[in-house]
Amino acid sequence: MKRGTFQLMKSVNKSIILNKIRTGEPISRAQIAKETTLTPPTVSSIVKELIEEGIVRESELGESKGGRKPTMLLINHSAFFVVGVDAGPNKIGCVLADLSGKIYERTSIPLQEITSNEQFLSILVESIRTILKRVDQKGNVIGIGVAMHGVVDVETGTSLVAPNLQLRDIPIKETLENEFQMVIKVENDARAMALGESWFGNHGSLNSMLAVNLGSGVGAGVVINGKLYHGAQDIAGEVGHMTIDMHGEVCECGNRGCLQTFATGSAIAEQAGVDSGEEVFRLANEGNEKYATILKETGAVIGVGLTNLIHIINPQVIVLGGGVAKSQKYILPSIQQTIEERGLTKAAKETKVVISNLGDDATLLGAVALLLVELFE
Amino acid sequence: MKRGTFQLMKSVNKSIILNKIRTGEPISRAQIAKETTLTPPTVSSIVKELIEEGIVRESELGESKGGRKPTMLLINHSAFFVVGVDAGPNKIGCVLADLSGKIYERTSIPLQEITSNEQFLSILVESIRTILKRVDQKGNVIGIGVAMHGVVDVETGTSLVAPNLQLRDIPIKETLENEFQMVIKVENDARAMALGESWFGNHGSLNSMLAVNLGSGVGAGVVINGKLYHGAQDIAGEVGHMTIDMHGEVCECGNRGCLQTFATGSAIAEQAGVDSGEEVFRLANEGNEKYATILKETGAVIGVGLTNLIHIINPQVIVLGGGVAKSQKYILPSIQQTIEERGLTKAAKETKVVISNLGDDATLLGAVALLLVELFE
DNA sequence: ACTTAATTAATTAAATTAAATAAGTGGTGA
DNA sequence: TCACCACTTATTTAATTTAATTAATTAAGT
Repeated sequence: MKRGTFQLMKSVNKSIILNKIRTGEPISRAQIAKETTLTPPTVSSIVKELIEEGIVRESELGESKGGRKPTMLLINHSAFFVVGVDAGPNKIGCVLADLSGKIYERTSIPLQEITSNEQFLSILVESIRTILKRVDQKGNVIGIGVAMHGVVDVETGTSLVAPNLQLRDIPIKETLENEFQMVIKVENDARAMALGESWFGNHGSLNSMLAVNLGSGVGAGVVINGKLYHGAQDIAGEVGHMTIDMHGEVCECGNRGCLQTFATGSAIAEQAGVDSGEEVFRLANEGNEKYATILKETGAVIGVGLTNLIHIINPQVIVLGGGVAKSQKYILPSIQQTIEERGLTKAAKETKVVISNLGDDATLLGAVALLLVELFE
Repeated sequence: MKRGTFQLMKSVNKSIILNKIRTGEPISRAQIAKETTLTPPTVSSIVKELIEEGIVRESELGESKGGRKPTMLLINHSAFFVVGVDAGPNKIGCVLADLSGKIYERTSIPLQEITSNEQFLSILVESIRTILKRVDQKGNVIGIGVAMHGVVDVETGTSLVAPNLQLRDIPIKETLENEFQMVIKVENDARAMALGESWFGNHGSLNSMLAVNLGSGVGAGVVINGKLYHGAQDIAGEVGHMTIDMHGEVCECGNRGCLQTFATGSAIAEQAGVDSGEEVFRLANEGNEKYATILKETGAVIGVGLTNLIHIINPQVIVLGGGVAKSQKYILPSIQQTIEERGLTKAAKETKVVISNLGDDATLLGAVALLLVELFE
């Protein structure tokens, strides 16, 4: 456990002030002091340091309230950059973003016939290298965040199980640290998505949020007080294989009635007898009632799964992302209706369910946010 | 957010030292310094305060390791007392316990035909008054913890919904504060049970634990880093109405296939065609295979629910309590087997599932622990 | 003579308090 | 109109305080 030292005292205050600026910019020293109950000298001295470090800058003076005009402070967003990586089952996407989540560069490399950890890692390294080449001031890149599908050991930064690639125990963090000499963070992709939505999704200031990725699989991440919840062995949030229909269809995992047997793109496609989930959405959009009904029914089942999660985790907001969420027009109303019907209490019934504001970038920005958490912590 | 002050610095160290003594007693000042990396003068001065406050005491000298003998420190367990209350659907149980969880006094009052909040509260007040009469040094009672069934607003200490009593919005904390002028903590009973197991259950030092109460209903509590997890509106852990069988039987809540339709005493009794869960257990114990099989099958269904919880929350250990857990002989093996079969990863499969060490006292001791958390925090 | 335990005295980090300085606004009377 | 003064608000400087760390000392052994 962290002991009480002068450094702790200071770092606590530094983080309070930095986050006050981040969430309230532009803001003056005096206002920070008022809102945090820290004294003006403390605020001034810490702000001085933050300015010296380059993370905060002064802007023009603000309006007078009957006295001296306040000097407004801003986060120096474009002073630092972060590389975010989304390592999905089919492709590796990379972005270069600044502290505000603004994306400056993008790359995307498809993954085909990957047969070894080395092969996967060399593609990963290559795509990061490509994006780093486009940065002018290399010194200002503070780190690389990787959102990896499957089960990830966050401590060691190892991908323990990457089911769609048929790989195990990929030493991502170790490899990237050796290659790039930067801070490396590795996280499960659904959890990264949750963090991305919580940082950049404009869902307001939340102390708990659940983000559910409805894509080729179903995964979830929980953010509590700005931090990701991992569970004891980093498998918390594996909601795709939550049993909701004990006597239902057999899932690829061998069990019956997992949420995944209803809620993935391919599950929907199979039920509709077409090639892909997108196809079902397209047909429904063309006015074909049959396909719209299939999507609505899928929404109802997703609602059952989400109601379970509400009763277990009780998040303030649930954010839905991934390909399936794109057919929100059909699924969202039936999801909400199901929760309204099945929720035990008023609070449960009223849990807000929204579609991701970030769309396909949620996971990438989540990978970016992995490093921002460190910076702003 | 708590700002960095000298008080914070000190209270952090005080809590570190106090907990080191609690979990490692008897222990010397020197050993505390070594294990916490605090310096000897810091440890000495804080220990001095703790002794003055009466919560820590010195005992005889320890063994020399080649130099001066260390003075050993202990928690002064019997210097303070706490009242713990278990307000279940059928009775109100009260205990007086010391800091080690040792129970000195007990009362139990049945609840019959409760029709108003006032009536419930007057019985509650009366049972606490009875137990307080038996204390010699009243000043040493540091507070009252109440474990209330149903949904509880922890901030205000209000019982929002007490389903089995048909009551709502019972102002427990307010009433007891006015009556007894002590610190009052109110918590949901399943969560209190979880805290009780985590403090007094001898499950080792855990950073996450899930306790599931299998009784007249099914509820759960999660302890993460020694603290209870509540969720956004204090309804986290309402696992009894987790849907595991979408097309199953209708539950009292109106939905189909809730865990509660399988796992409560009355559900088991109904399935077996006898009067109570206890009866089923008795018949199984008499060697009647039919009833043993029913219990085993119930265990398998509970296993499905627990596997869901493992994949969502991923606790280090799951502790089972409540009446149904008493038939562990029949249900525990099938629970464990089901988890082994259905778990997605090695970690999930190996999640430890154990039966409560505290039995019927788990909730009462959890109520006691609600105050100890404050004291040792 | 060497170890280990605990305390005392001096030093240091970083907060708070109190005071000073900086930079306004607004009113008043010549 | 504008110089001047009283009052605000913002920020910095100087002095004080808290509670840690470091270094040295005392206590009590083997």
